[in-house]
Amino acid sequence: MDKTYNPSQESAIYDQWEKSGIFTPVVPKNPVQSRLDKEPFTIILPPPNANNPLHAGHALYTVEDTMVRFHRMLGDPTLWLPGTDHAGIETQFVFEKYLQKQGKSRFDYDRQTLFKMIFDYVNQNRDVAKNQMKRLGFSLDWTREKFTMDQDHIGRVYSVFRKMVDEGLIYRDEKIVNYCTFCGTAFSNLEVEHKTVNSHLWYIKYGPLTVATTRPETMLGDTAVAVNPKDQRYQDLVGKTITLPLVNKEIPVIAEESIDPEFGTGAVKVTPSHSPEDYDMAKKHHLEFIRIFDYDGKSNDNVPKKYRGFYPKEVRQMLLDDLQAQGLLLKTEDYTHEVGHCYKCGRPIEPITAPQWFVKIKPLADKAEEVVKKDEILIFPKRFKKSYLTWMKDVRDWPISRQIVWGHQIPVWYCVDNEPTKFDLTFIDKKGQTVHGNWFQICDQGYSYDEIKLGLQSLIADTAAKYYLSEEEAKKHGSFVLQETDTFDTWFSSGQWPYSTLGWDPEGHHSPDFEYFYPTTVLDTMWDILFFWVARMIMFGIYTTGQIPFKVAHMHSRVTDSKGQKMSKSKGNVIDPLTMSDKYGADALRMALVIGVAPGSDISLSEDKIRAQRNFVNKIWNASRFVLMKVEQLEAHSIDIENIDSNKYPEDKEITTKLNALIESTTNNINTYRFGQASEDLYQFFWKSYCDVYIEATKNRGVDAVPVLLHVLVTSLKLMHPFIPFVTEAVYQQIRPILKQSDELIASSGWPKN
RNA sequence: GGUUGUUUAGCUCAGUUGGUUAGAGCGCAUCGUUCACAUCGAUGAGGUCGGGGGUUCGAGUCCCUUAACAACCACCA
Repeated sequence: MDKTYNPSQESAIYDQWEKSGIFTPVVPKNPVQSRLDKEPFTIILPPPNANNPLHAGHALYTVEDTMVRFHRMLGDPTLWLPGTDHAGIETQFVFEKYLQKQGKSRFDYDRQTLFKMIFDYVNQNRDVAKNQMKRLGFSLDWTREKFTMDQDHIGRVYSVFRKMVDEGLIYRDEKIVNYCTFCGTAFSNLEVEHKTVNSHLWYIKYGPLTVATTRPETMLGDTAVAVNPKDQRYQDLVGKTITLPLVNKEIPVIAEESIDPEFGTGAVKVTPSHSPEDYDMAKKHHLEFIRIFDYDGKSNDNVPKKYRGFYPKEVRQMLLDDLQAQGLLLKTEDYTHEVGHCYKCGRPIEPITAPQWFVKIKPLADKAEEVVKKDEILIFPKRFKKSYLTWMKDVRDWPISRQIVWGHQIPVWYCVDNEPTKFDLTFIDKKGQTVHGNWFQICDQGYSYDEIKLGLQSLIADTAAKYYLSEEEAKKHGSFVLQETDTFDTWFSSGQWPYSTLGWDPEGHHSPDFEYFYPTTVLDTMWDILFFWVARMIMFGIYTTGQIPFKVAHMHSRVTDSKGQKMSKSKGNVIDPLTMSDKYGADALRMALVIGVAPGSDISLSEDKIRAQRNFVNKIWNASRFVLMKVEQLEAHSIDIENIDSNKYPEDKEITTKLNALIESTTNNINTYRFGQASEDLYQFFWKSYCDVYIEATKNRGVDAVPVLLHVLVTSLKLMHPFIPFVTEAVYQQIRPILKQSDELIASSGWPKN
């Protein structure tokens, strides 16, 4: 044996494991009955995004690997299923940056071409991530690897969509959505970041009254002014109309309870198409909706000519100038408030009415709330249970359509010729020109259906447009059929991941894998996607399969740098897991990520910490080297460590007593997700109790110390294996030949018992 | 605006059901190279466990209050 542990042998060890097939569980002939007899331990890997190599956060899959290896050693049938997520908007955003470097943009390509380009790009990355996971020792069953872009997954997502449409759980409506004009897509509330902005409150004279607003640019779309019904000042005006300045249009004054008389002037301008509150008000009072900003962010034909074709910021200034000139701008106050920004590009979100697909969330949320409330699904650490329940309680309908190409195209087809004015089409023609208009306008220019279909970029259908859930069905009703160009929110797809990866079948012909492994046991992920992903999986799981998708949702925390700061490229404080593995070994990195970390708290990682764990790994190596040296002094060919006498010497008794306590505490700690405590105890036991005290104590004894030395070593190797699989395996293979009874790999050997 | 979390040695953090002189890693000081390991060993310095109050025979651990920091949620002009 070398004088120090050499981590370069780790890849070879991984290959050995993979070839042995221990990562691949065998599904019994009668999965349903077998599951009742003995439930398997199953984890579906939270699929990493396909757009980037792994970062330190992914290295935390270590926690899952630890659980999986532990259960495998316990003898449980164990499955850890890998996969990758296409990560819709995330990936498209990364790809667009890449396009930008080449002087291109998404507008230069038709839908199909762009999709194909992203697909190729993503495929290059997928193998990188896979090899990285192997490098870190993750005992995943690669024979079952999945990708969210697999046809069978898409097929399942489509079938669930159709079922939800049929049952009225999905609807199409033109509502206020969070729209990013730069990214060109709508977002859910969760994807909006609220930032504090120093702005102004402008007081503008609206005929006989004055309104106070933070968004003067929307006044061109005002269709009412609202006041509190109890407000004495305005009682005479309620029910009457006033003239909207600059536009010179009559708009009503309405009474609305939610208006705070204390704020501003107590009179609020109402812009139903560009403000969520105003939208609700308008629905209630049957006001007119006038959308003045288009999806490209510019003002449209609904505003007076001089204001057309500008961005909100520009319109704002023009209006303020004009109001000032006419003496209608009475006052400007400093005002600080929260404004929604796009979580991807950081630009302000424009609330815009747009036709989108929505999930009616309440029926799903009610059940998802109940299972957690009743602890049928255990959320760990407990504090996340509370935030989950709070969120579930007043969750709003979920907009699931995204105006991007990278994702699952919504399986809905329109007959564009039947309702020619209801579709807003954009496509690139044969000459490479971008053409825009409705069906009539485009046909007038002489374009054919085939040319439009081939070059199609986007199709925006009126909410009243008739749609069909399959292409065949649509073709029965019209000859010019086009598919919806919106794609699903990624979480609509990944929310169905647990049952989809296991082979759930819409017709009920489920795969043996599904029957045996579903519901899964543990879902481990970072708390930042508790609502995005965990909550959606619970809702979908219950809705589609009638069962919860997993029994435990274990939330881990984020990896920070040595100062507790979030890692980011711009800060330059990222620690690359692969660089660290090459330098110090994967075991050292894994140990550094779990040791002494309290459940759910941030994990501060530093190279110093990894180096310290490398030293620990080396300590194991060298202690083993010492024991083997002692063994060589023996004449015996093999040693029986199953039946040892530890009562002869006090130090033997002491170490075996401690070892037995360690077996118990380690088992308990892993079972209760206290990995930080478990690894800490193992570290202390091995280095202090075993090496510094016990080994030293045996040095003045002869070979009669060997059986206990060996017994404690082998047992602690097994206990440490889930955390640091490589060194324990490497050492075990050195020791194995002299053991009387042994498994071929430590990875397949039994968990120690007292 | 609402909610949650954090505050323990110079640094990063453990400390589950309250119980003897409060722990680890790194860093620091002194010493030690005879054959497991200098990626090592021995010894040591260093903490009024954010502040205040309370419960208790006993509190870092439970309760109240306060301060600082962090994060999450949020359609008020």
